Amino acid sequence: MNRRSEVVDAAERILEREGPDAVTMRRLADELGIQAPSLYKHVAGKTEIQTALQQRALERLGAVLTAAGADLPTLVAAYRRWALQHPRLYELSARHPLDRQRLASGIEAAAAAPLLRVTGGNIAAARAIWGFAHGLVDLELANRFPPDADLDAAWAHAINAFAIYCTP
Amino acid sequence: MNRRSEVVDAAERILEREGPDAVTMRRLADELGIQAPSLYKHVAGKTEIQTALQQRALERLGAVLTAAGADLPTLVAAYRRWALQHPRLYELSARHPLDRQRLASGIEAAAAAPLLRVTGGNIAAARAIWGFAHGLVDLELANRFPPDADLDAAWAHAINAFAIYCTP
DNA sequence: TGATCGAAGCTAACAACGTTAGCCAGCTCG
DNA sequence: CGAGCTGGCTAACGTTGTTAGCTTCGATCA
Repeated sequence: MNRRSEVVDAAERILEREGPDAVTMRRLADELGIQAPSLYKHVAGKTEIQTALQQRALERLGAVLTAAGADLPTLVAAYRRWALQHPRLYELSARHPLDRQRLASGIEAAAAAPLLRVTGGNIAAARAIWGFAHGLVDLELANRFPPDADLDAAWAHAINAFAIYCTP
Repeated sequence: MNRRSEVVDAAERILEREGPDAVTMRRLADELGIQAPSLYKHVAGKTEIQTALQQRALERLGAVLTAAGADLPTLVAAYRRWALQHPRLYELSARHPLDRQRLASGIEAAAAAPLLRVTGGNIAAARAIWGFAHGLVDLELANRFPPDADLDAAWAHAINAFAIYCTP
């Protein structure tokens, strides 16, 4: 449709195929068969593209979580699965501040809703769960665990701890 | 002492004072009163500097955790405090893969030891705790929580969950 | 029909980045 | 004294994001 979204599409393709360092304005223009400066007819700059990708990631993750079950184990399992399937997009979306000015309103809340549902509306508990899910995913994506680490076991421990805690 | 460690010192100063983008080879050389190419007499490249800073962060955080109490709440409180006091260094150290070739051996284990102590040697549980602590810190440093969020409450929930779980 | 005007491309260029090559001063040691 | 290492230097290269300014094409409108 929009040429602008074609630009963001191309950026996403390059990001997932070749990693974040490959997402350069010239490489991106190349993917679209144009020259780098022409990109600025559709986009204010590179950071705007990143913000757009961040927004996409948030929407998709939110949708996946909403579609997933309503119990804690399946929810965080869906979180982990999506992050591992789209590692670059997840990193991009999770490691940078949200530009809440530019971000379409409601997206943040929509992504958070499934977590709030599972804690019965307890915001602090939802944040705690988000914290451990993001933390484990982030460390896993950054290869911070030894290659032979049993990460399923670590996830199981965290899930158990919160499951016991949330249903007293 | 070593000129190499003076380079790393300067990099750390710039990092904490002016943020990660300011740590450029020219800016770094400037801080030392020399020209950028001269840095390569002491250091292989920029990534080596980053690895050195990562190692420092790991050592210091490990020391802080070791000095902290042996119970879960004070341990994770120390983790959070150190990370918030040295946000750039923490991000640098936590978000990148470890170059286990170059990293002095034992450092990783030393940083992990206090966590293992608190879980009675249970590795999976220690990783789960590391996950939630890193996750909450990382999200907080990335400004991903609303400005008015009660993060102490989120930490308290996570700590409670694990405390109950670890001492059945 | 013909003039106008915006949309979307282009080339040339700039500053800043990491990095390499090659030169030179000065100190140490045989 | 001379050799060689240490630690500086300048010049330069390729890549990055970005700006300025020109052109071309299609639609709109008098």
